[in-house]
Amino acid sequence: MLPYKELARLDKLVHEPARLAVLTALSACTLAEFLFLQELTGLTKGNLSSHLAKLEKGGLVAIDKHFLRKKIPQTTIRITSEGRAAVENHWKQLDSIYATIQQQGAHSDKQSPRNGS
Amino acid sequence: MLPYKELARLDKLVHEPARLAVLTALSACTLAEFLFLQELTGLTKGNLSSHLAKLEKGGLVAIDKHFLRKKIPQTTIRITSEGRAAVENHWKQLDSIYATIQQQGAHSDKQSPRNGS
DNA sequence: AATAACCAGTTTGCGATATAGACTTTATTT
DNA sequence: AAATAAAGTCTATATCGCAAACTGGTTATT
Repeated sequence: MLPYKELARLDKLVHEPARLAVLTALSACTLAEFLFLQELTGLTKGNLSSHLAKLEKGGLVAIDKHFLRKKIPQTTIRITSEGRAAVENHWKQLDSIYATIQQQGAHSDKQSPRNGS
Repeated sequence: MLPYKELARLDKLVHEPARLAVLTALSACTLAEFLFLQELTGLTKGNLSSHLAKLEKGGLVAIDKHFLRKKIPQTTIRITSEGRAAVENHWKQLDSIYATIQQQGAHSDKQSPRNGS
């Protein structure tokens, strides 16, 4: 498949910047607390919460809530094996496409991007 | 800046898959016709048209229309120097972030993604 | 005790977005 | 003449990303 077609078809659940940041951060650790993830990514609480819900719905993360104190929640998030595969595959796809387009070089003909395959 | 924070702040005008495909394709050639771009990316005409409008508005592409026949347009698209810089920089950012997270390795501690700087 | 401030996270409303089918006007084919 | 196709834009729709408002609690202050 043409790299451009492949690009246009990237999985948006993973590709969206905020979620790509979350998944990438989570793939670098075993477990993360909500506040820690918020700090790592710079997202607002509302934003992070929405994105985590989307990722959980997509099966890419698992969310646990427990209560260390009476009723104060503490939410921890893990990436699932499906999520880990998805984000690693995503980065590999991007890397592969980038390598392909770099082989084409800067000089190019009118309306004729070369395929570096 | 933490790579995750940088990820979450990626420029969405460029990062959106359809537009990343368009800009990347255009950076590999001097000029492209609308239909050719449509073929390269696999987008529908309506979709491609909307994305091109957005890119033009953002100054990343220039669109020319001429009429080979009476009133049937023939649209050609060029990437601007600003657009070329934007998409190249975008790919470099992704590549750099990817290299950074790869240095962290697969093994990681609970809630402690290491920074590979 | 009453009140205020803070906490961790969710919910909500809003403006923006991506998408493809409908549309326009002309050319080509039957 | 009628039917179909062309090149691209316009439009309606569903979904999205976002942060402020909210919730149900705890802690701090008066």
